[in-house]
Amino acid sequence: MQVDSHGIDISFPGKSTRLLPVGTTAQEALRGEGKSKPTDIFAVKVDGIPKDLDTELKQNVTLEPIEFSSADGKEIYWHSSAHIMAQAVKEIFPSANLTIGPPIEEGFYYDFAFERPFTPEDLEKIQQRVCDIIKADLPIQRLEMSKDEAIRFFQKRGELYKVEILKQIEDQEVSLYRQGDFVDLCRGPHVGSTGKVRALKLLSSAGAYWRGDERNPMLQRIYGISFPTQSELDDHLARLEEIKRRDHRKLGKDLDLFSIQDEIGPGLILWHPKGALIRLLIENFWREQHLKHGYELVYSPHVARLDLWRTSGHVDYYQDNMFAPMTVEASEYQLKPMNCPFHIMVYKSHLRSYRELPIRYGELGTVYRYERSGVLHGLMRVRGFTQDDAHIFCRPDQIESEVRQVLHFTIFVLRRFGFSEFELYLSTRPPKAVGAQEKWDQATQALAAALKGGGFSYKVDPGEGVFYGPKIDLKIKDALGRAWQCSTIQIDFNNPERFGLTYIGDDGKAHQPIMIHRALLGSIERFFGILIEHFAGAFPTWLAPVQVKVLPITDQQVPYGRQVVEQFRTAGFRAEIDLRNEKVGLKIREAEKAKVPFMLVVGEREKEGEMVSVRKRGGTNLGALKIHEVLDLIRSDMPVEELTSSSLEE
RNA sequence: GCUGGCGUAGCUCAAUCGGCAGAGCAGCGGUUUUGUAAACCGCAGGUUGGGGGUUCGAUUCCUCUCGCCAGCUCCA
Repeated sequence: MQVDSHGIDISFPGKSTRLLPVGTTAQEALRGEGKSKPTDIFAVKVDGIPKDLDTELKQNVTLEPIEFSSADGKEIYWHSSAHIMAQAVKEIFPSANLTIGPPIEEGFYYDFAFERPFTPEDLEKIQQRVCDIIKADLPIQRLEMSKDEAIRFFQKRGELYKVEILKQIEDQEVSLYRQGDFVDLCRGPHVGSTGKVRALKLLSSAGAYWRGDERNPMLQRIYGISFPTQSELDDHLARLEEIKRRDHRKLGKDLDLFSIQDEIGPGLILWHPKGALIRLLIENFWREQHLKHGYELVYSPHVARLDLWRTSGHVDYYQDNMFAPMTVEASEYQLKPMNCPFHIMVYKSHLRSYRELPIRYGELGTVYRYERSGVLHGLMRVRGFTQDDAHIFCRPDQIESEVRQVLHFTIFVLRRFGFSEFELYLSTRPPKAVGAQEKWDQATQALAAALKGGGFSYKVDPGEGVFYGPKIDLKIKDALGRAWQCSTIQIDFNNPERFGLTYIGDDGKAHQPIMIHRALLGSIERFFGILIEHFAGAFPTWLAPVQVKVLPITDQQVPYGRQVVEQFRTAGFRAEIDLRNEKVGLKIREAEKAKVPFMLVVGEREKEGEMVSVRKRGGTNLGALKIHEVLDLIRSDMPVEELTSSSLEE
C-alpha cells in the first residue's frame, strides 16, 4: 500500500478519522478517543484483529479499543494472567516446565510438567509471588523471531514442551512474549504490563494429561481467575461460594430428596419421598402435556435380547457405554442403554399407512449406561436414569414441521420449570457417520429450516452430530447464568434402515420413514439436579413437596390448626402441621430450612378470628388473613394450567 | 479408567509424637405452653469405609480394596 508521507489515516468506527504520523502506537492513537479511561483499555483491535497496545501503526487502519468487558478483553486479560502465574511458578520451581496456559470461560489455567503435584502450600507461595510480579509492573514485550530461532531458544532453556509445540507450528515466524526474565511462546496479544492485572487469585490445582490424552504424561494444572478490580474478584469468589451453597448433592441431603448409597452402587439413585413427589409432579405434567401435544405413551422393558441391540447397532457403536450382557436360559439379554429399539418395535408391530404419520411415541424410559467411575457426579451423571424420551416416525417432508413443533414444545415445557433463556446448537455430520451425504444434507437443511422458520437463533456445531444423523441441542441458562444441555432433537435415518421400517404411501408402495429422537428434559435425574441448583432448593409452590406448614403456637391451637390443614388439603394443597412442643421461632426456623413456601402461624388471636398469620418463605410477614384469602394467595402462585405450546405459537 | 486429595456418631467436625475416640446439631426421655430463623436438663449414640500387615499397643504407619471429591477424557 502507498503510504502518505504526511501520515496515516486512523479511523475509529462510529467516530472520527485522524491523520497521525507513521509508527504511532495504537495506544497513542487511542488517546483521547472514546469515553473509556485509558486504564480500562487492555488491547486494541487493528482492522478487527486483536493486537497489543504498543503495536506500531504503519498504514491506514481502523482502531477499536478492547476492554475487559468484551469477550476478547477477558481472553487477553486472562491469558496475560496465565503468563504471570507461570512466571511465578518458574521463579519458585525452576524445574517446572511450561506447556500451555490458555484463558477459559471463567479464568485461565496453566499446565506445568513438574515432578510432583502442587500442594496448597505451594499455591500460597505462588500466589504471593504473583502479587509481587503484579506490583513490579513488568512491561510485557512482544518478540518476533523465526521458528528455528525460537526452537533453539527454548531448547537452551530446557523447555521441551515448548519445542514440541513449536515443531507443530506451520508458520516460519513466531512470536514470544517477555516479562522480566520470563519468556513464553505465545501468539498474543497481551496487556501492556504485569501491573495491568490487578486482582488475581489461584483457585485450584489438579492433574491433567498432556494434550488431554490419558496415554500421555500427567501435567500439573493450576486454575486461576483475575479481574481489573478487587471488588469484581470478590463478586466472582462470592459466586463460587453460591455455586457451592446450591450444590444439589448437599441440598439433596439437607432437604431429604434423594441419596446415593455405597451398598446400592455408584451412580444409582434412591429417590426419597420428597424427591419422589417432585418427580411425580414433573412426570405428571410431562405426560399430560405429551398427550395434549399429539404423543401416544408407551412402556417398554428394561432388558431385551442382545440380538435386538445388534440390529440397532448399539453392540457395534455403543458397547463401551453398556452394562455387560446377561445370560438367561442360554440366550443373551442386554440391559437397555436406550429406548429407541422398543419404540421401533411398536411401530413395526403392524403395517403402517402414510395416513398415520407422523406417529409420536413417548416414554419416561429408564436406561442404564456404564459410565467410567471417575465421571459420576451426583444426579448430573449417573448409571441409571430416566429419559423423557420420544420417537417421531414421519415422512421426510414432515421433518421440518415436526422439529419446529418439538422446539416450541420444548421451550413451553422448560418455561414451566422457570427457565427463560435458551441457546440452540445445530450439529452437523461428524467424520464417522452412516448414511448418504444426500440424506444428511436434506436432514440438516430441514433442521436449519425448522430453526429459522420458528424464529430461533442458533449456532452451528460442525461435526458434532450423532453418527446416525444431525441434531439440535438446546441449552438452558440457570439462575446463576450457567448453561446446561438438556434437550436434544436428533434425526435418524440409520435405524429405519436397520430395522427395515416402512409405511405404505399413497402410491401403494412401501417407503422408509424418518425417525426423530428427542428428549426435552434429557434425563429426569439430571434435570432434577439442575432444578435443585436453579432454585437453590426453594422450589416454586407447584413443585414444593410441602406447600403449607401450619404452626400452632401452643397446644391450645392444635385442634384449630388441624382444621386449617384439612381445609388446605381439601383444596388440593400439600399441607402439614408442626405438632411439636416447641416455640414458634424454632418451628419457623425449621420450616424455612425445609424451604416451605407458606408458613401459617396460628395462635389464640387467629383462632378467635378464624384466620392464620401468613409468613412467606424468606421472611415476608403478610399478617393475619382469612383462610379463603390465603387459598387465593397460594393459587395465584401456581402456574396457569390450560396453556399448551401450540397456543403460544404465532 | 487415570492423577491427586479424602473417608471418625444420622449431619458438621475434633483427637499433639503410635498410648483409654470427643464436641455441637439431629435422635430419645423429662421440664417448659411458648407470637415469626435455635428454651433448659438428662440419656443414648462408634468394630474410626472394608481386608491384611508392622507394633506391647494403630483413627494415626505400610499394603490391598470399596467409595467420595477435584481435574483429565467422555456424556443425558
